[in-house]
Amino acid sequence: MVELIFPDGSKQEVEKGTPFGDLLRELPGALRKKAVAVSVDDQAYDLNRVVEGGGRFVVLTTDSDKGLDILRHGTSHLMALAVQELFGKVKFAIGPAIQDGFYYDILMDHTLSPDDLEKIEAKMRELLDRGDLAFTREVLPSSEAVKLFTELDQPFKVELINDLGAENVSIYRLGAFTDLCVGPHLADVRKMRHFKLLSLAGAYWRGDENRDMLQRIYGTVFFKEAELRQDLERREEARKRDHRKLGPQLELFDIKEEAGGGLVFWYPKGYILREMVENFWIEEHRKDGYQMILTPHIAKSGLWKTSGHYDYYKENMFLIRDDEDQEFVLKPMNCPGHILIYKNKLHSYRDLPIRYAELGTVYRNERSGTLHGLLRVRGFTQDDAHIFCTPEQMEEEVSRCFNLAHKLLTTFGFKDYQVELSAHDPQNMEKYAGSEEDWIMAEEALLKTIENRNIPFKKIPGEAVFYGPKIDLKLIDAIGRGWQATTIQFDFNLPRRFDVTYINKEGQKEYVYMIHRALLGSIERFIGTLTEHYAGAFPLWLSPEQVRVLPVGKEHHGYARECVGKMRAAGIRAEGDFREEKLGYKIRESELQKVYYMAVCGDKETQAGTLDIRSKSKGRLGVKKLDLFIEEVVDEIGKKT
RNA sequence: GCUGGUGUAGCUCAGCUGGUAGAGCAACGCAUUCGUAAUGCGUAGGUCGUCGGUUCGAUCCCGUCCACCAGCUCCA
Repeated sequence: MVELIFPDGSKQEVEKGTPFGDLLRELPGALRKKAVAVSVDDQAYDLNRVVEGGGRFVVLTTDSDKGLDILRHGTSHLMALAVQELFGKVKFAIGPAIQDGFYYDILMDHTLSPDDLEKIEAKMRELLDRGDLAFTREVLPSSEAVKLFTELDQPFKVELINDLGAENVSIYRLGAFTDLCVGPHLADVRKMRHFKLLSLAGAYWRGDENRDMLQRIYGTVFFKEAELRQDLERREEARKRDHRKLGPQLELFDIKEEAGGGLVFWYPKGYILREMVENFWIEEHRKDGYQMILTPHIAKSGLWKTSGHYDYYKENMFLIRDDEDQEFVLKPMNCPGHILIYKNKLHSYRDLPIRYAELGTVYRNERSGTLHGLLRVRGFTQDDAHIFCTPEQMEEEVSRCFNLAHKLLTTFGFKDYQVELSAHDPQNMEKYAGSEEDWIMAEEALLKTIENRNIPFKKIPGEAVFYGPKIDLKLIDAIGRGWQATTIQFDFNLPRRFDVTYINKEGQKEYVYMIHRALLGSIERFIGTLTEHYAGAFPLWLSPEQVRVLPVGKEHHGYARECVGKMRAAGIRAEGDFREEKLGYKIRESELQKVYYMAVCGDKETQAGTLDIRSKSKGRLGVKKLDLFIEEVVDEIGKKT
């Protein structure tokens, strides 16, 4: 007998070998219907398996993430079966469930086209409709599994089994498709019917660019048709918010083929966004004790040899050679420049902390395939700062960074973010700069800061880069997507390379603690993110065009111009539409261009000194005195909401 | 960088197995003087991403390069 503990705390003694199906029969019908698999002590089992040992017993349902993963994983098997039936001799790599769907990586001679996706979908439906499909599980010794997959001509599976080095492995069969797989899988394959194949892509076997390039098919699947529909709509919504589309459409920014990929052109309206972001950023940094500096865009390569970038980062740097055969580097980072300014004189511990901030434009020669709108570019402006401090000040400084980041991000409308702490791998200390003591101290400072704020976070050991541990903040946007923004990093490398020191209380030279931080990340990426978050309809204080005055007819042009003039004098970004078009036409254009307020003036308003106000988001707001409207708008802009 | 796809007017797109291109919107002109999401008529606009090849002839077929898209990889 073994003991199963249910989620409500109740316990039950059951015989080893009892089918889970028997246990389920005792559960409420609603729960039973939703059962996909069960788990005992987090080990998942197929519903048709039997109790092997005791522990915490949980029914994995169609409502849970785990249940959805099982569905998705199962559907990837179904897709693989369909591909095998359609194309015969193909070699399967891996086919896991992922964040919002599943994929399967396949090596085959035939090059898949989008048309093939439809054929595969049709075959999948046909297989389901046949009605005799079911997953069956077998356990066999690894040696036999190797033999089996060798016979099936599935070299990737053989490699996987060999690398596992386990005594036994499990395989699942679905029709004629046999896969190495831990499972579990659905008892009822008909649950997989609400699926959609989404896209094709290339993917290296095991992510290694020296190995086979496989064909990857992406798809998604849900338990309910409505959920699938919703997900496809969500994808559609995301496409509509795409900053790469909205940027040019709203005349904010664009990337020009003539100039090259990854280089951004800011149009007048987009420049206003930048200006607003940067001004607010500078204001808040000054308040928080930062000093603004500016460093050159190019510098002799010697500087980058000292920093180590020249050796480790060369393929990403743009090099410039002058007539006298002197080599320069277009700066890929601001740190060495900031260090040169710090090193201008000797610093006492009394001077610290020193916080140098720069909206520093850097250039990195990213591989062409990685470029992506404003999110991944070759020229971008980091909202950068370097803090030079003593070990004692470290924690306080990290905490201040966190506060400042929070202030900036929430003001820009991002209420949620995820926190990740990238820590060192104690097993591999030799690959890191700085002592283990330094690392532990720095990671504790980072950890304390996060814990003091009582927010959930993930600590990832071994994720840190060699020069120091870091905290990253990921923004969550209006439709739930995550975007990389803030990074707060320690640097144990550069102070040593550049001999960056301060004089401590004992009159001794000591290496300074250096914190590298970018709160928005880069201005480009941040504005790309903002654009998608607001779907191009920015809040008033950021809106490129805050008010557009719309005269009804020609005779109202004079008054309209007067209104625009007064608004501009009050600091409002106002325009007038003086074309001889019907009012409906002008309103439609303002709406499409996402102008925040429209102010209509006809006979009545011209005589009364008023405007008929219409807001993009709330529709008609009614007639207002010009002066009062200006006052209200100025007030609202000041609130930054 | 790699795999696959795409590139036709400012924008969105059409163009049947090769015979030098078309629509809607936008622009411009004329008429209309208009009250809360598109007034009508007309005009103009393209070296069909680039360079090269095949062909009597290339937007279409082949190759090169550039850019973009879905990913992989990369982001010390």
